[in-house]
Amino acid sequence: MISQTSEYALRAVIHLAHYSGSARTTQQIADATRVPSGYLSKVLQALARAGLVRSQRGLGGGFTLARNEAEVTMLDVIRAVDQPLERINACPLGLVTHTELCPLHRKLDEAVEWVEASFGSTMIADLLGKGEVEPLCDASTEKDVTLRVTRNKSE
Amino acid sequence: MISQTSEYALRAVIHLAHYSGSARTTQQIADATRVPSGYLSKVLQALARAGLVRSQRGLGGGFTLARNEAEVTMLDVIRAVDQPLERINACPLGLVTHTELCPLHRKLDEAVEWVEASFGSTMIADLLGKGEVEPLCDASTEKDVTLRVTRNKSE
DNA sequence: CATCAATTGGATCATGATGTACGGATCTGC
DNA sequence: GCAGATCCGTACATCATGATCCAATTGATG
Repeated sequence: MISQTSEYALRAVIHLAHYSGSARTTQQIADATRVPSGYLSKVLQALARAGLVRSQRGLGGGFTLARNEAEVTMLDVIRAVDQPLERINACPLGLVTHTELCPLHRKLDEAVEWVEASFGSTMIADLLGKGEVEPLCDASTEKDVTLRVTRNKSE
Repeated sequence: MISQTSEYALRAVIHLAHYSGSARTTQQIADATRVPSGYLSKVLQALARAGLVRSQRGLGGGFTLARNEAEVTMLDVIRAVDQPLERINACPLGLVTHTELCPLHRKLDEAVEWVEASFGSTMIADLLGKGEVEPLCDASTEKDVTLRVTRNKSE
């Protein structure tokens, strides 16, 4: 549905929103969200370039949310790290005779439209789930969490 | 939204539905749908393996739809060529403490669900657009179609 | 100055998308 | 039935890109 990178970005942002106030280091975020830290570093940088997070070097540094979690949408986060999930405006075949989209591309655009509307109206704050279910997917503690065995296709 | 490969597969199937009855060669399909023929060949293979199209070698051969266009969904076609766009059933982080999905993954799954429902209930026949707009994106003739200039990022 | 943590650049690996080329099947004309 | 023209089937080779890791560098803090 969305790229791995977008997933990672969303997890990171949600994590930061959860720890809003204190700076979180790349390693801390990586551990909590189960994202490879080396890659997360680049994802966080993209988020920083987009102005969604602020970074602070040195002791006590790390990342913090740059904007209020009630004002940032899922779509904002996705757009910061991936290319923009565009609507289909013109016939992808480039046929000028088609002033309207053919049924296929109308249907495909409809899906893009729905996803855009859904993700575009969902704030990060909506994903924190106060009380009901645990905030992100980081359980009680951040270390020693029991993992379910994930099957690789190589086996 | 969907992969290039899925797009190609859908175009090909729609083209075949439009020419239902007569066999269409890979080259004919490629020309009409603006898909690289070399690649299309493999896409058609996958469709054949999935039982969606039938192939016939030799003179006068080509591909035909194996099932009625009113009984095949967009999702069937997509599933034949791409890995299956799965619902999110369990926490992707593998946390066993999460019996329910966290808000993020519930939202993401919701999108998958919608797309699945939309594509799963749209038949190929629905994409032919009898009369209103041109069938697929192949305009009046299949050759000498005026193309809109498509900009490459390399320029 | 020593330590900590982000920043950056490059190396690697898998995979999707594409082109090429050859072999096997099938039909047509004789 | 034989020859040759078609047309699918498949195996490689290539290229771009997403995802990943690692090491060196820069900047902040005490």
